[in-house]
Amino acid sequence: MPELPEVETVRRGLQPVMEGRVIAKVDVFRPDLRWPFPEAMAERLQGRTIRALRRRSKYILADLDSEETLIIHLGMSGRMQITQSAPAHENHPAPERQKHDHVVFHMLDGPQIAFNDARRFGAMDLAPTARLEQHWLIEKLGPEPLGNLFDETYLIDALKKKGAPIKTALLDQTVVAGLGNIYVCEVLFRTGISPKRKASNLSAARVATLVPAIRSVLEEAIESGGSSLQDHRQVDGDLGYFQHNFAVYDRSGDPCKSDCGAKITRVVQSGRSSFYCPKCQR
DNA sequence: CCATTAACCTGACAGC
DNA sequence: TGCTGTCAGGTTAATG
Repeated sequence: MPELPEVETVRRGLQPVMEGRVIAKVDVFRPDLRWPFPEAMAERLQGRTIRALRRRSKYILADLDSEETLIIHLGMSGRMQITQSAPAHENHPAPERQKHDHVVFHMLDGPQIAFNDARRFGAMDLAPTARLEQHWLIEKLGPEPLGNLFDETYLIDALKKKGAPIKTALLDQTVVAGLGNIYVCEVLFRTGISPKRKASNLSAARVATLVPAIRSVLEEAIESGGSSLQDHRQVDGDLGYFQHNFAVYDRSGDPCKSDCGAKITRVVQSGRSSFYCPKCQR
């Protein structure tokens, strides 16, 4: 489920139970996810206080009082599930380990948080907080789409150099960091731009419309996620929210929501599905 | 250098 | 029911 809004929703859900709190114990049930876990990960986490829980692009960052930061990526199927809201005792038995729970964080006098990831495309690493921007997973990321460095001037310049279709260019995390397949499709629909259009051929004026569209799509999605946080924390994190608002994603064959009479079409670009309205998007 | 494709892994679902 | 094929929110390594 994770593009930027989903990761932000997870971060906000975890913040009250992790930020400012002590990690009492960490269970690590396998040696790796996408890559091996860092050396002695459990030991380096245990006893540490989480000073802040931040996000960069699709990465969750937990700054520790050891001057290290835990980097977490959810991949395609990763979830952070709060499995217990109070310390375990006889009337409150410890939760059972679910299938694909790979790492469990036990917070001091608090809940447990299980990292669950069926496909194991997720990742965790530890890096010095002061040099996080130089970490190999972080250093090539483009600007945050909701941050100040992302604006019309920047995007016009970045797309000028891209011979790829605009759909592919917006998925490129070095152009802008955090968009995924769903939100790129939605953004292109809102701006009336065909996913097949070459990025470098778009007029500056059309590129400029992408910036506020990207911001509003992401903000609306985060807003929707926020409203289901309560459920997310109590139940299973897999609650849908923003998908009810999709204009094009996963709607192939359905009528375009602009009532233009055309049907949403699916094409494959760079091995991934693009959904768009062939009439509204040119 | 750039752009496209295959690969990583499991699960859900459609069709037979 | 169970098999087979396809597809999935991401990103990297390999290939052209």
